[in-house]
Amino acid sequence: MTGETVRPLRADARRNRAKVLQTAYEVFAAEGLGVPIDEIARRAGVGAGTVYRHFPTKEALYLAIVVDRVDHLVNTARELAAAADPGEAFFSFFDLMTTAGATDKGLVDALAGEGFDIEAAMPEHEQAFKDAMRDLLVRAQAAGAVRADVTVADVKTLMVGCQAMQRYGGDAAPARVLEVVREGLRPAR
Amino acid sequence: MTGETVRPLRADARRNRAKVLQTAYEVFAAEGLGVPIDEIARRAGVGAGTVYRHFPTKEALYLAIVVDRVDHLVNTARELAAAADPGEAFFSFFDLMTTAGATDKGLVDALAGEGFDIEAAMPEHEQAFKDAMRDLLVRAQAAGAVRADVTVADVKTLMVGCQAMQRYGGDAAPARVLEVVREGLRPAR
DNA sequence: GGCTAACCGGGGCGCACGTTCCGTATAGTA
DNA sequence: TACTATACGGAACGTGCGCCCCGGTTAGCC
Repeated sequence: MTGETVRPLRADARRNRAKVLQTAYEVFAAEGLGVPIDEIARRAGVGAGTVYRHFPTKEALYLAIVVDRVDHLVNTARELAAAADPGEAFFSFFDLMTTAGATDKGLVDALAGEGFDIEAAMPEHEQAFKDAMRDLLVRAQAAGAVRADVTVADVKTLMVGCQAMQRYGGDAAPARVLEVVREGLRPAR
Repeated sequence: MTGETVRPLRADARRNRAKVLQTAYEVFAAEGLGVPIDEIARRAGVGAGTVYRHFPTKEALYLAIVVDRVDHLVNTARELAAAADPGEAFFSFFDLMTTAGATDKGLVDALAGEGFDIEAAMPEHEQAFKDAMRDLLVRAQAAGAVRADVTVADVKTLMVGCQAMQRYGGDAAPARVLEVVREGLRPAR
């Protein structure tokens, strides 16, 4: 299917690619997607041209980062599903996702911004993520730990909203705000 | 205190100011804060210079809109507090605020965006808003309709998050997502 | 109707940022 | 060591947008 054979990168090229990726990850997380490419290149100790040789576009660079993170999250979700009890597994994952909003500004930007259409750009990862989350959700629902009428899409939306709350929460107590949402996810009394 | 006397505007100036304000309100709500000033001027049927004569900065223009909206919301909150029963009043206002996220993209942008520091720019309106909301909240808490440990700041943060959910909710059912958060605000069982 | 201060339009400036280009440097190989 | 494909850096380009300026127009007043 992918007819092109990828020639192995030269050693310096591989090093620079990794440096750019790492730097971009840190900078985007700390300051959001507004940071210029030139700035990322500077901090990585390379020229702007080098960034563009490895990632044809700013969006492609961010996408590479996101794909990586999503894969990790999917793995974590699977481990949780296998190990913990259903309710605990679900809410552990929920906490993991919502806390990300407080530490990763780029993530919140991407969710809120017009610019990047993450889900459309990596359908297979998006699918894997949803599948892993569905697994966590249905188990938790079967165990009576989560109200039965919410869907995977609902939970995902709630996570996005909680990330936004974490990031732009002002004087609110993050723990209490998340607690409210978690409580709302429990079955009706 | 404000030593300057404000000379009354000429008739055409007043007309244009109103047109700009109205157009900006609609455009920002529909398309977000990314819309250029030139575009707003064009749609309002005036030159860009005219916009800047009335509002020295893009931020000032948006601020004028927000101040107006906040005042309305405060009035609504007060009416609700006087008329409905405490729980109903609180949740009516909560719905009102969260639904705004679905219809006003500019509002969500402003909450999420670095750019504008709304709260710092209009401290007295912000205060009035918080006071009105505190009134709704403490009454609802006293009536046992809302869990006792949440603060005004918490509720505000939850509203922001819900607005984001409405706007970027994907396939989720808006009604159910909001229902989850409302349920979480009820007292523990 | 005539006068003047107030107002208008839209072209233009400056800056920031994404992206490209090309002369130079270097890793890999014989 | 010499040769070449590959990669590097950063100057330069194009675009978009906030904001300013100024020659022309008009509302308000006598």
